[in-house]
Amino acid sequence: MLDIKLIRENPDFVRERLALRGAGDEGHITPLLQFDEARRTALAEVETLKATRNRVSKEIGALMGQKKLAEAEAKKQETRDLGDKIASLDKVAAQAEADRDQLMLRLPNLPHASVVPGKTAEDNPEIRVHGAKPEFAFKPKGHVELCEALKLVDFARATKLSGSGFLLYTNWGARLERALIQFLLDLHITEHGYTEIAPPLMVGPQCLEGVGQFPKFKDQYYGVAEGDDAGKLGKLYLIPTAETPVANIHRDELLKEADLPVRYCAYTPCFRGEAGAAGVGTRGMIRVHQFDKVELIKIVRPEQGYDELEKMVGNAERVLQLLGLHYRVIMLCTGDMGFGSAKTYDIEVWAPGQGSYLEVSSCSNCEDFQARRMNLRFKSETAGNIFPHILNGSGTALARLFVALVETHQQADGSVVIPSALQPYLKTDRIAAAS
RNA sequence: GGAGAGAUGGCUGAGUGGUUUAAGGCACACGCCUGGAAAGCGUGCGUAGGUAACACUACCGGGGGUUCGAAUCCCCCUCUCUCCGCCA
Repeated sequence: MLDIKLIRENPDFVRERLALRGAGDEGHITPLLQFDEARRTALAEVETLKATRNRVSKEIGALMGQKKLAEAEAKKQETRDLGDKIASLDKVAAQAEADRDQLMLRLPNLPHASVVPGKTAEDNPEIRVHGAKPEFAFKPKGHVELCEALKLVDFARATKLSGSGFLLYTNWGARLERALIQFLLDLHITEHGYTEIAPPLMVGPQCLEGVGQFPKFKDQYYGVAEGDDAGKLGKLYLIPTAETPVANIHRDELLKEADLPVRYCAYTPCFRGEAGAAGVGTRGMIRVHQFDKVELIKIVRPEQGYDELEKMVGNAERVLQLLGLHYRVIMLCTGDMGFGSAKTYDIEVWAPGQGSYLEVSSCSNCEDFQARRMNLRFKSETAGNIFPHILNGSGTALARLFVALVETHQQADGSVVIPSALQPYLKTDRIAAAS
């Protein structure tokens, strides 16, 4: 959520920054300010009435104490209809506030000044490249062919169980997936200073609202019900990313400045409806309804936000470096960024069998946008209570990392060589057809 | 699922209709004291809106009601704890 004061005092600045996203949100500022003004007008009026009521009530109390009952009764009569006026004006103010907040929740974050203006992914600048595309003396296979030959993933049976977009890892495929998860967690926890978290996989709607997935993108997520009695419980949702539960851990809290920075790392499966994406990259493991991910979350003082973002990208890059993968880092332009983000870097790993780069990490600084939505603050020793910056980044997404790994390290004989950093976890240096 | 007890500021904890603008304590900040510190003493200190600054308004788990007036009385809901039942 944006700061209402910023919108009031600097509407043109806000319109300009919103326009850079190219989604037309700047048009909501004028009606939003009208609701805000209506609310403030009603509030000023009703507060005057309440002040009167409070004063007279106090006088009545004093008169009763002095046993001047007749005078007290007269005063009661005098203020009897005040309550009705107050109640109706309160409703006016509440309605205006609800209208205003409805719009507030649907406004995306403002892009940071350092973000390159642009409309689509085509406009995303490349920031840096690590390594080079590997060269093969043979025609590299795609991951689907490799996985089927090595029996790492049973695509057909996964579809039988759950429909398209689900994966059934088998034998060495399942072991490789588990080894990668363990490797990623250990790396971030022991070398990058994160604290491990294992959160719930189902959360209430407030969590999705807190990070900006609700109300605007409600159709993207899986809701779950308990038995046939769905209406009784508040509805729960399968998390689309560990960001949803983990970023909300300190919702409605007032942290101490000494508690910061908070750095959390969590492995979870992620569930996504991928509505509207049917037929786009649906073959194989690139776009699925359920995948594993190790997520990084930071809560930091605002002045540290962008330093911490750079470090977070570095933490994710380290994964790919240790696994011997070629990748590039790009910055998302203003038109391509997610709803809550002020600045985002994507890391794309090279998949030789696909002949393309795959997004395996997205690292964002949401500044105080999410903190406002979830009312998370910290007590500054010098400047009162402050909304911290909240950052999230994948470190990294698993199914696509799996793809890049098997496609990059495939051999002429059809086997896959395991990078040395991963060998202690998988307990083999190679996966071959007969093994 | 059944029965009972609870939910008050960063924490703790009083408060059962009217000087409560939420007591006291802890923590925190500043000062006195001290060679320095601790202890002690003094002052300040909830959140949000509002104002140039005051004033003022709201907030005692959430929502509704009674009343001139509600932390306090009534109703509904949520959550926590204890016991029982069920259960990996």
